[in-house]
Amino acid sequence: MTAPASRPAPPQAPRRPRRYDPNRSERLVAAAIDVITEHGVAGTTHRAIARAADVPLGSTTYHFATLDELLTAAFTAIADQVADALEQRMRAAGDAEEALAVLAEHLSQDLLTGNTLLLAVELYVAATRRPALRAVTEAWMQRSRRALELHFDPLTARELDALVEGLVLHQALSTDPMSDEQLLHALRRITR
Amino acid sequence: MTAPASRPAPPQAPRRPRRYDPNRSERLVAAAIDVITEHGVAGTTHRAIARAADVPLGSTTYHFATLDELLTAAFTAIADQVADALEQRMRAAGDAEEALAVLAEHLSQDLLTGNTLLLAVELYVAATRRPALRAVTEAWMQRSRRALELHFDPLTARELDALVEGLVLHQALSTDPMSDEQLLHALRRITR
Amino acid sequence: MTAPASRPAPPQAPRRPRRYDPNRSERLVAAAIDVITEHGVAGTTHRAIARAADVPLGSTTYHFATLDELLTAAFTAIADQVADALEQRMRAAGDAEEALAVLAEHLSQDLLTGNTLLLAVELYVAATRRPALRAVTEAWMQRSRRALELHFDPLTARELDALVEGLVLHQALSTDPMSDEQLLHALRRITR
Amino acid sequence: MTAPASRPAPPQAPRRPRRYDPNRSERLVAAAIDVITEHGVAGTTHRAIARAADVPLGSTTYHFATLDELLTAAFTAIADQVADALEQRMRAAGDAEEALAVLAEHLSQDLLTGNTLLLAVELYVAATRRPALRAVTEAWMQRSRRALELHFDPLTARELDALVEGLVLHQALSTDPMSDEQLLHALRRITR
DNA sequence: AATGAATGAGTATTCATTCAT
DNA sequence: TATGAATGAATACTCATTCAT
Repeated sequence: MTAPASRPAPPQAPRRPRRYDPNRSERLVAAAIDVITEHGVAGTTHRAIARAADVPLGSTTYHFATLDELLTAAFTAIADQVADALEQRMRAAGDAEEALAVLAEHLSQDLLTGNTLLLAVELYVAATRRPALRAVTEAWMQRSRRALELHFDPLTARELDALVEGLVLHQALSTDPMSDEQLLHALRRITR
Repeated sequence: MTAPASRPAPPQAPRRPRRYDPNRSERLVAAAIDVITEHGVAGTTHRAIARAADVPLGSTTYHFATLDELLTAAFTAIADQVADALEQRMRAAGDAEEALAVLAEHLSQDLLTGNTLLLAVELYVAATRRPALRAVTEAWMQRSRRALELHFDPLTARELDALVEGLVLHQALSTDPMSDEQLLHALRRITR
Repeated sequence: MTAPASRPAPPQAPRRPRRYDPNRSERLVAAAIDVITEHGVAGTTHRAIARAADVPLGSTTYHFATLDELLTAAFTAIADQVADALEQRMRAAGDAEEALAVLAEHLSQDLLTGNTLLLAVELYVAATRRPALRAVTEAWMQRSRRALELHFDPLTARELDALVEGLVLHQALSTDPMSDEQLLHALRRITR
Repeated sequence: MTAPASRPAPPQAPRRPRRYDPNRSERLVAAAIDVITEHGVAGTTHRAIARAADVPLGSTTYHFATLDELLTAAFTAIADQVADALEQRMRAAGDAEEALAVLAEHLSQDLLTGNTLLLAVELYVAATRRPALRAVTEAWMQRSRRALELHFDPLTARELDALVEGLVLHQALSTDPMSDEQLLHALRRITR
């Protein structure tokens, strides 16, 4: 009886005659990463991913049977990418001193730049409740430690890794983050 | 003849003739903490909290206008409690060396025991998207740092704090966590 | 780019300011029975029931946590109703001969009239996969048999019951159904 | 660097290099029967059938334009098989008395053994809403009646048929089913 | 002051069917 | 001739929040 005041324009998408689209899976993974970055794992839904990838909703579940599967694929991609970067840097370092400098670079370039660190924290929490993601974090940790062990003894490698984690987390949350020098200083300290 | 003979259980819990119930707010906050612990922030709903507190659903929104408000109250309670503990320990320490030992204790007793650390990580992530929670984490960090500065210079305090964070996170996720001695070793190292 | 040719009128319901509505549960059960009758269990969805009861979708799951619960309530209501009718008839019969006549009446009036028989068959099939419904059919059978045993020995009661079942099913599916006399004839035969 | 290292399992089954496969239609029908048996008509989907037949999804709609067509083929196969069996038995019987014994055999061997009876009930219900299936049930009934009329007058044949139906249904649902002797007893009774 | 009922928006997932290759 | 990919509609269910009593 009370007529609706204003009817919003229908969200009729601009006709998408798309049909053939190879590597749509990859696009979906990329879109998932974007969505996690912007809305967190909690805000990552099939719908949001489909919108970000500009594909119909049904497409997401066609390529990845469950949302968990898609999240796992996304975080695996991220972890692999970061672990690759660290390995490469470590292999390029000549000695322990250089390794430290290179690690600081990794921290500020690979982890603190972009949204990697944010994604890492999201992964940590998500992994708490999801075994599949748990495996991803463990593999990532392993690779990081191995890379550090190219230049440090296992004990130091482990401590370094933990410190890096903490520094990253603090930077993520702090209102006045540390400078690169401060970061390096912290790393140097823990290695004697 | 028409009336269904047996009706299914009512959606709400049986008969709850409760009426007068002071400090129901406190009970709700406690229940919220339990729920966050068990299901994560993502799984924390009015319904789950009401069930955990054994109060009617309507009661949750009566005492806390919104879910965010309830979450904030819960995390504030946790942060205050942990910060209190650290302050007390730090005040009890005679010198820097003792302070380190006491910090290791804080780590293993206050943070790694129980679910505090798990809750802390949940808070970190939740804070990323919720300004209200962001304020909680910042206040917590401030208090931690101040407490550490009772025995360490600001720079060291900061690094220590970050290391603690990282160690806590690693312990949370690692399949083979560090011993108390290893933790202390790491802390000692960073303070020279 | 290709503008949608015709936009159908939005299905904007005529503003339902309904709020207070006691015995909505009962209305939902009744609506469920209607929907099962018209579309079968397979076509019975929350949406269809909500539409039939003229209540919002969310209301169905508020009153009955799952669709199974609602189906169970619906079939229980039907079974109770039919069993009540048979019991009443049997109690009113003076001797076995009268009981047979009365049973024929039950068959043609209570079971074949309306959609009861259709509903019964739906129940049978649904019960195959749903334990909760299985209990409903068993209780119904028990009551029917007890009612028949007021006038017949257990063996005959059982055979009568089976015959009734078969007759009902055949009537449901046959293009040229039996007359009332034919039905009575069949019943009489099996009791000697 | 951007490509995800490991992709999840593809939605379709592994690598199926099948190509030439005569009588795939038959395999599909057989698979459909299996699926109906296990999950009911309601749970019978293209996907489930494709999985059961170990053929690609597209194959199901290639050989049978629609799911209804596939269901019809499946139920026709079953009905034909059971009707064949009854006809053969009836033709082998010398007189009415033998025919009854043979009918009891049909009941316990052809209908109650295996899943035939379950399938029959599924068919009954499905037929209520699907004209195509309705035709299948009618043809089946006709053939049964004709077979019985080899030894009984039309009226008796009809009543026998109904009783068989009812007995089958009861056996299907009862927790304590009748013995073969009880079944025969019931059949004998209705034929005087 | 308290709460059971109500509701609209949103969630993951399933699926019949279509179609490009 | 076959089939993997694609898609739009539908499904059961959840939930924050509102509100009448």
